[in-house]
Amino acid sequence: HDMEKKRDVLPYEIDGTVFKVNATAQRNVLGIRSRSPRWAIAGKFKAQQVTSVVVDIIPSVGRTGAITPVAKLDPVNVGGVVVTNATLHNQDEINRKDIRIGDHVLIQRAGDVIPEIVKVIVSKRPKSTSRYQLPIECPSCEHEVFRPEGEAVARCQNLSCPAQMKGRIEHFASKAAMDMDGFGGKLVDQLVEENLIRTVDDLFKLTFNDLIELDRIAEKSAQNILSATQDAKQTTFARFIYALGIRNVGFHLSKVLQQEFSS
DNA sequence: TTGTCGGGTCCAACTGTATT
DNA sequence: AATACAGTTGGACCCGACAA
Repeated sequence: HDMEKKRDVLPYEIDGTVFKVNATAQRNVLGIRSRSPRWAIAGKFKAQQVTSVVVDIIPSVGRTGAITPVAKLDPVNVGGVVVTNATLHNQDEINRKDIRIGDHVLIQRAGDVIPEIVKVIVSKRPKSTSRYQLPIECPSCEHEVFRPEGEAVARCQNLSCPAQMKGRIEHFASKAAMDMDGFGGKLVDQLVEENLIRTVDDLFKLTFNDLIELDRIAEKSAQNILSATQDAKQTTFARFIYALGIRNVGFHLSKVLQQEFSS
């Protein structure tokens, strides 16, 4: 609260204050969690809130088949950035907040970063709206969507679903996994669309001639991509396990597994 | 030569689930 | 009840490479 009073007087922008344990000896005792130290915590100021309109709700399919609804918003400036999307997480969350297409909504950037729909402004709800329901078919492959009893996340169960194949390949090549430079969304899209890749092992069968045919890929890019696949062969057990993308086997568990197997 | 595109990286939240 | 982790999400900015 003290800092919040000083906020306007400071010669620089702040979004809060970090409180830290001062003594390094105590820091060492406290240690760190997987993503942050236990000896420091951020206190953030209240986020700025603005209103916008939900133009549409688009379900997306992740690498595990999870169907995640995303709200498309009328672009609005929130604290210096233009927000156009906000995740709605799952059906339960949509039901809780009763978010409908066409609704006016209150938006903030949680932690001053991630766009979030705080609530619907019900008084501004247009007539003839209806509650939103996630589709019963996968938006990528039209396969049936399955939501297990008692679980929040609905999933596409088709392993050949293009959206899932793309997701698995991007994950496999990502920095924390096999660390193959150059495999971004657009490239992987093309590779799957052109049937050059279906599973991750196909990455290692790519040839210069395959790549040079693709949009925005010339000699230099093709070479870089090929050497990225070669470099990736020198890796660790943990990275490889993580790269396989087994459900509930994340970055940390993979490291633990490596230690277990090596001892 | 230059504008544009895409990849990489950083910032960091929330929900769900399992474990302690 | 608290805590940790997995998995998913959004935007800005920088830079290398492509294409006109």
